Amino acid sequence: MSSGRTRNRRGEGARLRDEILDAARTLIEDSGEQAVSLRSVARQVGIAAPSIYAHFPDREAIVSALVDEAFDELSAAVTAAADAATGPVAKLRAACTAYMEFAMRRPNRYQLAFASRESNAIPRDSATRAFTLLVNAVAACVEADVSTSVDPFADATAIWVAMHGYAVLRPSRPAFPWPDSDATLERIVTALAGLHVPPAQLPSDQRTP
Amino acid sequence: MSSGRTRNRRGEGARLRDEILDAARTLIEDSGEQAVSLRSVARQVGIAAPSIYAHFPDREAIVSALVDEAFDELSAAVTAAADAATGPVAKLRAACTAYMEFAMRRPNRYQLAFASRESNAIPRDSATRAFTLLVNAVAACVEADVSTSVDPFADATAIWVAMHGYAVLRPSRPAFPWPDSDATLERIVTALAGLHVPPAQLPSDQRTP
DNA sequence: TGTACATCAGTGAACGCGCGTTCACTGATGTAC
DNA sequence: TGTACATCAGTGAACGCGCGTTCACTGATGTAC
Repeated sequence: MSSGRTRNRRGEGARLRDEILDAARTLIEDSGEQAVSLRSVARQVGIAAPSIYAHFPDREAIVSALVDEAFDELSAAVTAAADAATGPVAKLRAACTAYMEFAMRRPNRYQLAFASRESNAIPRDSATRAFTLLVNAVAACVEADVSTSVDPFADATAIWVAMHGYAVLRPSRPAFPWPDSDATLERIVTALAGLHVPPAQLPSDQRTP
Repeated sequence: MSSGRTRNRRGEGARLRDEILDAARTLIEDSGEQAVSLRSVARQVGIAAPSIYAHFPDREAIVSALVDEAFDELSAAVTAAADAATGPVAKLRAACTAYMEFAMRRPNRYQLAFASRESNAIPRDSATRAFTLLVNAVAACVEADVSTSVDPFADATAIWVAMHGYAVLRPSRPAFPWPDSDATLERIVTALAGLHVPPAQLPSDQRTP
């Protein structure tokens, strides 16, 4: 195996850990979680399979690290989008749009986070925080008198499962005549959060005098 | 292998086909699609693995037959429920309730239909018919002036993805404090179909005089 | 400045596993005569 | 009614594959003296 890779210098062996994660991430993005095996990762990196054991105890540990990473990125995107928006409705919409954009841009990464065996057992902190943000965004709309929701938690859950359903089904069923994803998301958020402001309202909440 | 199984009588070799499907169905319901291998199915049936080749060309053919079956059953349940209900709103609710009940009662069977690699390629006729029924149910509510939907196809799609999201996430994330599935479904259907009749309305549409 | 050596990064061969698939086969059973 | 035989239902051994994992190892590199 003379794959161009040069071995790390002394004291920098830990770099291989990142190379392994990079390789596994690429394999997942291209072909899904089941494409990750110790041997396929080793091939991708250009090392021998047993070299992985210096950095991960087993295959699961690699996948689990990437699940954490995916949840962290998804949560960060949702949080950043909400923070950048002004007003409760704009915040709610921005959070949901960011969620869908992540799911549409990296479908296999999204699937990894939600459909892998590894992720089922332990809830991730970052995921919990992002969901709480969603609940609070709906609650803020109620406070601001622009939502008829009587149960922000239940309605946020409904929004979440609806987004998830779209995110999962759309890439897997290309033959279906999918309505536009922005319009669908708009419909989901407006209807399920019980918003009664015009959907086309400007983010800055300004009105014609 | 003296597993109690008695070989089929002459001319009845085709019975083994059903035994193979029964075994694969059980494996899937208990442990998911990946539990199905030619050898695991053979073990379950009590035959040697190569005996399967007399009835199926390969592993995929077994799974594909069960995907067909799952779609057929799901569609039949949805259709029967809608047929049994009276009035457009009751029909829509009944269809959605039947869908969710199927998904909740046999989560691995439902997953098989929608998440297996095999099913992605070809849309199934029965699935298309069931979805059309859903679109028509929403449209019928519009006709009857109990829905504000301006795009029954898009709204039926939204209802479908929302149900799918719930069906997929709920079994896979037992730690989440799930709201009741009936209430969630009610919220999803009412909000996304744009219904403006009281949810507790009786199926027979009767009123107090 | 030179050299011995400990340490570090990573290797290569080998193991047993379950898998899909092939092949030549066996033994029971119904049927033609 | 008996028997030879074709057919049918299914077997068992074997193949090569990729996998996770183990083990003893190698060779470069930094460091102590």
